[in-house]
Amino acid sequence: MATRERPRRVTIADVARHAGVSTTAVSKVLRSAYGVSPAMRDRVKAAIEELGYRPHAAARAMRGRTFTIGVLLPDLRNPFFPDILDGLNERLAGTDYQAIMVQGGPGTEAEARAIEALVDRQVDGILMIAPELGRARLEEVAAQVPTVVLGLHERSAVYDAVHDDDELGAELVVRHLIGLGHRRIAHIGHLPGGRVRASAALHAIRAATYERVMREHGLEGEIPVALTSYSEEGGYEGARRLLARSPRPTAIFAGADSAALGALRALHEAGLSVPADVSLAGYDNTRLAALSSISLTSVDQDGEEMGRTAGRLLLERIEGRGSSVRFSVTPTLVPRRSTAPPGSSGERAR
Amino acid sequence: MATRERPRRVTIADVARHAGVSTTAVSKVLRSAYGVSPAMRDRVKAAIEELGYRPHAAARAMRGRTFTIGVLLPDLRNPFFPDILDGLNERLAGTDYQAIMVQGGPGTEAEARAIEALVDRQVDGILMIAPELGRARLEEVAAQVPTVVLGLHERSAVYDAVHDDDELGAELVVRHLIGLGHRRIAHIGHLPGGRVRASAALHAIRAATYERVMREHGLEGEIPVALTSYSEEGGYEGARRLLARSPRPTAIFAGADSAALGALRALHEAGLSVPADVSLAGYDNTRLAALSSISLTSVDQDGEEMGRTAGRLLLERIEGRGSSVRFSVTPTLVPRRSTAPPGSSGERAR
DNA sequence: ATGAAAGCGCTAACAA
DNA sequence: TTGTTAGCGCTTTCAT
Repeated sequence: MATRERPRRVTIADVARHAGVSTTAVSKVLRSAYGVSPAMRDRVKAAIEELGYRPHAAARAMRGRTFTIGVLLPDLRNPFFPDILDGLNERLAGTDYQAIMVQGGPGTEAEARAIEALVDRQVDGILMIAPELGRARLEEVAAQVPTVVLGLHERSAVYDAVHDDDELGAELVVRHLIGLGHRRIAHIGHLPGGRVRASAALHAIRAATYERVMREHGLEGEIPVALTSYSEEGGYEGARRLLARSPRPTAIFAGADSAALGALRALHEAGLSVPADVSLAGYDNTRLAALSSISLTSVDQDGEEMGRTAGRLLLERIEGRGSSVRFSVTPTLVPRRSTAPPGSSGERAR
Repeated sequence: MATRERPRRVTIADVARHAGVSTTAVSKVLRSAYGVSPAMRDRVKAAIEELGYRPHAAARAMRGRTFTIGVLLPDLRNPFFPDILDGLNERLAGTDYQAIMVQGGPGTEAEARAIEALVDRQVDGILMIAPELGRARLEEVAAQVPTVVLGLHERSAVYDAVHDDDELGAELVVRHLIGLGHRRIAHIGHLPGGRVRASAALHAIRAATYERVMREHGLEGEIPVALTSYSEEGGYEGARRLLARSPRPTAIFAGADSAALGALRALHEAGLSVPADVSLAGYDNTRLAALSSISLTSVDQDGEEMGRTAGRLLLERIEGRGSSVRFSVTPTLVPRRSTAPPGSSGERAR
């Protein structure tokens, strides 16, 4: 049973020998460092080409960089995250950096392990998407590796923050529903396993803003909230709980489109139609929300722009920036057919 | 402007000093290798604990393993892939291995770079999901790194293959549609950028089977195929092309649920309803297909099982298995409300 | 402008 | 059973 023949990798020494120069020269050419004559550069490049040399990332990691950006992804099913990754990859294209992703869920345990895994692998920078670990741990990591945190409104001296103006976004949704005439508006939120500061997490901000706007409109008596998770299952479970109440809410604001989809399932199972019986709104304006058979009112936040910015900030930090930065995108409401005035029974989505 | 203080990592030497033993001893304990007394093991473990030591992956990579499995993901938006990852992660949990993912699309160029990135980072094993690179390149990679290819029916001596019985799956769909009375059944397929052998790729098998079954039922005159891609955009574009034909197809078999969603959008835009005007079927039975507002007839393949198996096969290969293996799951049809007899106008989905 | 040589943290062959 | 030591491929002083 043929033992695997691992052909020895071409090393910098092979290239040097082939080009008749020193390994130092090759290394310099590779990093386009200062102090190489054009002649030598050409010979080395030719040798690299001929031998099909590729730098050994682990060896590089021992001394310098790995040219790797680690991305913590809490959940592969959230259809909003690919937008962020598109932006990041766009920014990284053309550089020598590669994004690798690790799944940080479900659970805080898994998230902690995933982050450790990135640190152990000596990535040059980390993008954490909506982490649930506590601030203390985040700062510990950020002290070792340039870090950008996406989704937390926490301000920190050691990492950069990129987020959406979740307060505005939630306000847009709730005002929209109130404007349509709803009073019994329920909310499906996300209950983190971890210890993020209540006010810092995006889901906490969306929930708090929902409550604030309700109060401002004298609806403090009607604040049913189901805290589950921003996921299909969470939305399903949350909607079931909310629908069991009496009187039933006439509208549901799900804190994320993924949860809204689950809520939709629960609504259908209960024989209720949207928006005739219950209006439904989400957040993230994912592509699914736009699907005409779903046509979900949602909040658009520019995920690609957030990803692009996160990439830029990471590269800047890797190049040595020490100060920290916050970046916020402004969301907009995208009304669709899933929301309508209460009791507007004729209005079924087609 | 505080320049970042990178606290020096705790190394194996620190642990050794702290425990009053040699680095070898520590290394052995870490790898639970043969030849350490329980007493020493305990002292070392205590020292590791006290110092918060974590092995440096890059240093390990120089000599031995990285304990990293690389996953090539062609597309983050395909809702079927998370099922595979769940299976893989389940298998890897409890081992020292970590899965990292790289995005291999869009385009063969990007895929090639993504695979290089994994090889450069010395992963111990690679899981390639539906790669489009040619067989030659796959085998080159597999000769260097234990590899499992998911989705290709290519048989190879150097890598393991995990796939669904796509021939059966496609047959189930087409027979189902024919059984409902359809004759003008169209297909939306995937046109790979790369050079996979025509017959080996899962999309090619689904398309070829579609044609075969159509022929077997004397429908060789009615084989409109749109080759775009297995994605929302691809499905949309494909459906638009198919709907422009005259006479219009009465049913569409999209080779993947993601494409079916795009087709659904095109159908709605054209003012057609499903299944009254056109029946629609997908493949993969993703969670979205089950959503009642979509209720898409689809083919279920057990992605989790495929992922679990891929993980197992990789670990086996890493442990030294040299022979190669194929694993196939059997798909089942899941009929839903998106398919119905042609012209059954009363039958709108609720 | 070029090259020699000292490590980076770890593993494994070998000695004791 | 335990420890000594020679690298793994690369970057980076420091000479030349």
